[in-house]
Amino acid sequence: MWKDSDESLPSLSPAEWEVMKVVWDRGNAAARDVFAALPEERGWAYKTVKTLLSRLVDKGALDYVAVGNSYLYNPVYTRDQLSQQEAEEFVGRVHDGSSTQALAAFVRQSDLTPADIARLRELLDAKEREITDQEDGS
Amino acid sequence: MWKDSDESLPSLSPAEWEVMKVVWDRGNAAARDVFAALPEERGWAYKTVKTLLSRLVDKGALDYVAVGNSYLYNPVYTRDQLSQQEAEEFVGRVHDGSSTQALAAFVRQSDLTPADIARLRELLDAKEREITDQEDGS
DNA sequence: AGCAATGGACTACACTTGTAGTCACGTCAA
DNA sequence: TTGACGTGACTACAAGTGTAGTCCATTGCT
Repeated sequence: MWKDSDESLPSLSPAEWEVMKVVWDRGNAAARDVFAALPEERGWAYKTVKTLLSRLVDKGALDYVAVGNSYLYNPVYTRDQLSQQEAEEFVGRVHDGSSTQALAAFVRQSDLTPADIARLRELLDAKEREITDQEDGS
Repeated sequence: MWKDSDESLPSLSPAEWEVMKVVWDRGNAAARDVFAALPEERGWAYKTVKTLLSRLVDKGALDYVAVGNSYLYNPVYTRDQLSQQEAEEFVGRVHDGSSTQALAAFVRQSDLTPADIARLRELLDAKEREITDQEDGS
């Protein structure tokens, strides 16, 4: 895997995340689609959504193609890419850059079901194999 | 289950976290202590530190007692309390509130050593016992 | 072809955050 | 006691964010 931190992904505000999630879910979306897809509890005016979309384009998180009288917005990065960047920022800020420490705190604090725990064990197994293969193979 | 979320802890900006960490480390600190303790790479002016401390008091993250001609600042909350809140905010924003999903992404993305993995397995074991005891007792 | 409505560009404005500076007072040393 | 200096209170200001509004052009219907 790249692991290759690009080190220049745009960083999103909470409101911008909300908008991006809609676009990621649908693959692409026009402003009115995003507006329609947002939970009404959000209570945003259509214009607010438009502003957020424009700012996301400015930041380089979205681009668009003109279709009819409107824009169809597309994500420039995958959700995983931006999630990872947020995670790194979080770990750096709150846990002094130690992802192990962050993970430990997460495990302690989260409400996990036995099924969740089993799933995480599997992920740890997979991770371990990945590490081993890597030092081994390559 | 809910783990008792107070739901009113102050939320800190990155720069404020930096300052809080120093105060937590020492238990309490005067402005000049914080200034001295910050890594020089930070490059903050003393006044900047003062501003951040004042804002933290305004936010209710610190309080102080006057000692001689200055203030001795004390954390109002533990680092764990505020870390947990940040974690919740992060999970909500980036992973739609699913801590399991967040944890999974973390495990996949982090560079973990075999030792880290072993430690996390132990934590999962502990978590599992905790859950079992809980549903069992009470 | 003309007009209403839809949508994008630009503008607005308060609050937060990063990053300080000014000013006046109180403290401690001489 | 008095003056220097260290501090806290208050002020500053630009960039980012939440939350829209105005205005003009383009599009699509009749």
